[in-house]
Amino acid sequence: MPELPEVETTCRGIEKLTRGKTVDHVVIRQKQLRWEVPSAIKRILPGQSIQQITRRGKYIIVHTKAGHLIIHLGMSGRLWVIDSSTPYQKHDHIDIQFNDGSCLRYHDPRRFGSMHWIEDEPSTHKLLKTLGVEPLSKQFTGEYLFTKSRKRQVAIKQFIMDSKIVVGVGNIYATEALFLSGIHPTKAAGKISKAKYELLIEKIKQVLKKAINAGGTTLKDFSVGKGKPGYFKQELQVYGKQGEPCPKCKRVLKKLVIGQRSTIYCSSCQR
DNA sequence: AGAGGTACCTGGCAGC
DNA sequence: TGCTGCCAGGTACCTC
Repeated sequence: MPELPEVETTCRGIEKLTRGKTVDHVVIRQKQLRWEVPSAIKRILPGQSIQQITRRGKYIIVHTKAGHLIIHLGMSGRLWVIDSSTPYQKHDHIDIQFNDGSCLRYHDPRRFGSMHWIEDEPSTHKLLKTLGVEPLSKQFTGEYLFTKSRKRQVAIKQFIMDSKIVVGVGNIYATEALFLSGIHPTKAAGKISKAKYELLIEKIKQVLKKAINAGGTTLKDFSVGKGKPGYFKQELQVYGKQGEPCPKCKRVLKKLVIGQRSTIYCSSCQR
């Protein structure tokens, strides 16, 4: 579930519900996520108050005076603010309990997510310092992609999913944006014109913004937990629709695998 | 430097 | 009903 729109929605939701609160204690039930969760947070976080929660790419950053907790949701992670008395369920790995009786709970069946602690400026963290531009920022332009892609042989789909180039464009939205732009997903990034890149940028931004708005409405109640994913499903044109007719030309949508990720496209509309 | 493959882990579902 | 195999929203890291 976590593509950028859901991370953004999660980030906004939990910030609203935790900003200014003071941590009482931290419970780690499963420390083995993608990397081991630093047990130091059990010692450091109690007594700290949440200054703000921000996002960089798909990383959620919880800011306190003592330092910053960097959270990634991986493929299946979720964060909820719930009442501390809510019984934990399977895959509820970490609780950050506040002294007002609420709790920030991390749930992640596949455990591809992660938590890191950094005292310094979060942008200096190894995982964050190599990240490319934000897709919804002014720096993300056709010119930028055009320049970065010269002489690159890599498929355009992998290129726009490369976090060193631009962060937060995952499999679903890469697939969708390429369809909307009429670009074949395997086309070499270095062979795409500046004009096509301008169009692609527009479509990536459009599709992300739409999904953020949709996510904002469906997942707004973070205190109840279990926000239903699938809010973006109605909006999707081609993702997950192999074998169905293309929404534009009605020819059958095809599937192929690029960089171990499945990709749906229309061989007629995307060249 | 760039390209390509591997690894981490569990759950859901199709097919038999 | 139960087993097997395949697929899934991510991305760091390794090798060539």
